[in-house]
Amino acid sequence: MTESIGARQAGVRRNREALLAAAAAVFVEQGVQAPIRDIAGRAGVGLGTVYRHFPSRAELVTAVYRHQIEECVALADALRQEPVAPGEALARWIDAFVEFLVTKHGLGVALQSEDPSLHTLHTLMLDELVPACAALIEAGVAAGDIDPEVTAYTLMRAVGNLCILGPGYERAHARDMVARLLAGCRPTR
Amino acid sequence: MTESIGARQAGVRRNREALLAAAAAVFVEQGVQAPIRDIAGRAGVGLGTVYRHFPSRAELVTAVYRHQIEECVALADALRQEPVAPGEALARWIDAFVEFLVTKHGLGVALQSEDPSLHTLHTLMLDELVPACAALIEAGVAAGDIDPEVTAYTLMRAVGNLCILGPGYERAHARDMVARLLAGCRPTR
Amino acid sequence: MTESIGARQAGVRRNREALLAAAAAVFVEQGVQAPIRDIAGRAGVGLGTVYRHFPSRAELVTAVYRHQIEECVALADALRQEPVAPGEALARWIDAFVEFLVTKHGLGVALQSEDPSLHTLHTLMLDELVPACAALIEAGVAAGDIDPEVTAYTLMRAVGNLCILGPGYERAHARDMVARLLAGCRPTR
Amino acid sequence: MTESIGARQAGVRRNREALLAAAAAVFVEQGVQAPIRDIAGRAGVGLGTVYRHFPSRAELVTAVYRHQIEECVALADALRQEPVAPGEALARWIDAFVEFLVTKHGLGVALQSEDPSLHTLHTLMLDELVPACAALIEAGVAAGDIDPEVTAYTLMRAVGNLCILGPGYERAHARDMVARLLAGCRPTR
DNA sequence: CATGAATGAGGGTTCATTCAT
DNA sequence: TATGAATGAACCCTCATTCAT
Repeated sequence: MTESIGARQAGVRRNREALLAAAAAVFVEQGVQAPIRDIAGRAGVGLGTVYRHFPSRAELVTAVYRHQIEECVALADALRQEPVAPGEALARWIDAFVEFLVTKHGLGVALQSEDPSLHTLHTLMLDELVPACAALIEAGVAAGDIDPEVTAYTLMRAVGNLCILGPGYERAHARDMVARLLAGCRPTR
Repeated sequence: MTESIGARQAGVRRNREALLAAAAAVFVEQGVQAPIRDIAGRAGVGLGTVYRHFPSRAELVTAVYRHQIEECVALADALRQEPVAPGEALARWIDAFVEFLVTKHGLGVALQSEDPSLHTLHTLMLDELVPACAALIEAGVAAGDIDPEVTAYTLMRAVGNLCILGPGYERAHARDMVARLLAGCRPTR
Repeated sequence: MTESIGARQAGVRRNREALLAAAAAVFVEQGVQAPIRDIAGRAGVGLGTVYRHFPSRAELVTAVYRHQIEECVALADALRQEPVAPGEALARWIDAFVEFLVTKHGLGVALQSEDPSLHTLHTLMLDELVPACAALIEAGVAAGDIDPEVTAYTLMRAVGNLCILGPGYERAHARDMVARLLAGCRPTR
Repeated sequence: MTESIGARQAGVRRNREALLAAAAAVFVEQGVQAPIRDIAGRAGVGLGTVYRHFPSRAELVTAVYRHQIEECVALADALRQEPVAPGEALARWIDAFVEFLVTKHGLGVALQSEDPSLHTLHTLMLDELVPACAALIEAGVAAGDIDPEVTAYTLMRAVGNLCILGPGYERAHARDMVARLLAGCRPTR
């Protein structure tokens, strides 16, 4: 009996995971506005199951990206402990963030969307990612590597935008542009 | 007779202009994918009138932005004639481009959209804007103000992306980020 | 003054004729349900002009075919005077009718349509063509060439239907089928 | 569990059947081009349900008529086994075909329509009905009852056309005309 | 009389969301 | 819990028809 409950719970969790994977894949192919039905189909579950696990599209989007966002936060913490120059730390972190953004393409668009249904994602970024980035920037400023005018939120939005890809503007281009933006964030004297 | 025909033509033109204005406004509020009905309603005309003037959404979008695009092109030509340092000329031009983008916000999104219906707009940019920008960059490279690696298309896409605004990331922020990106486009030695 | 009135009237008539020609052509290409605009465009006149001359689609359709219908009537009269066997006369007349129907293709469909807007056409056929045909049949019956059961209206409807062409069922097939139908209308003894 | 699934499946099937019945009725009244909404309304279901069951109009049309088409095919097979004269067999089969056509009136029009959306129906007829008819004709030709010039496809198109009814041209008339057409298909000597 | 711009009803189609099983 | 059938709002687009000039 206990076992069957455990088995059921495992099934539930498996469904949730399958949905997250399917959603991530579909978001890459069609963007975050893809039909829910496509995600259900890809995950091999019914439509109702999607709604049960993620009552709103926003919750699904958020869940899909939360893990990576948390990884980014963790990386920021780690980099702050390491004995690297603060400017270098920030650069590496931004690199990781870019990697995250261009891999899950579609997120760039999502992050800047004013669509209220994606508000949660926005909040998540504000609450988690911005402070992490801010700490790195602060250190960079203190070390004279970064212009004190630069704010974490603005920089991240900018980086997010630069990672919106399209035909003729691919990963490498985004990476290059981000690098130049960062270069432009050094203090002007 | 001529007068009445003139009056009719004036009415037609007024409608067309009203539609362009309405479309521009609606695009700002809802993006370029806004329902055609909304645009018709805002312009105070029937649905059919929109289709008469702009048989496809792409034509409407293009018409809305064509004027400003042409202004940008003209400005680039003018700046090349002026006795300013090439780097300065590019900076001023990019400023004007940013102004254009942040004013008609929604265009940033439109420019990077892969939606085939917006292909025309993309083409317009490719055919008109990119060469104009390329000429300025070339001059900047020759003068040693700009890194030869920088290409016009990539830079414009990047600037376009940086001009996708949102709450907490307003015009001023976009302007600042673009300025820093441009700073990062100076030759590294 | 009188002249200019004459000139105007001539212009009006010319428009009417152009419209009939255009409508005939468009009906052949697209059927009798073709957009009025297409007909106006083909005739080189404005939309309003079509509506002035032919307030309803039915009137236009009727006008287009009236001439040919009258020709058919005249032919029937002529054939009755000629010294041919009545059966032969009917056959020849049906031949002409078929020719008319398959040339103006789309009419077959129009003739059998229950669309109330085409009611006039139906009436025209009933009033003009049916009596003409009936006279020929009557003579044929009298001569023992035609089964007395056969009625003009039914036969004409049948012939009309057999002349609805389509891919794989072309003029020649229609002609052949009509000939066989006619053969089947001989008296059974 | 099995029961409730069974109940659901039954409901689905009932819906499907209701749709087929509604479509058949609406086709009779308005023709196969009737608005999908009307069919949905008549069946008492939502619009989406029609699209779920029959993604395209063609599929709905085909489904409506498929059963009868298959019956016709089966009848042809049966008649070939029976000890009747081939000419008689063909006549009986054509009778059944006519019955089918005049009952589902609207199909006559559908069968001759060039509308690409009805292509499937056409194909169905070509693939199923024509061979069935051809076999009967062949036997008739061999027995000297049928003119070898007659082809199945042409004959069926002709019969189909003759079964397009209208006011003043009802079932009985169609039946009579078809009989005469068939009579005209005997060998001419 | 002729013109053609404007209108808006009408019909197709998609998809988010609910809910009975 | 999971399923997926059903619903219907929302968009798209076409064209018949009117009417000011």
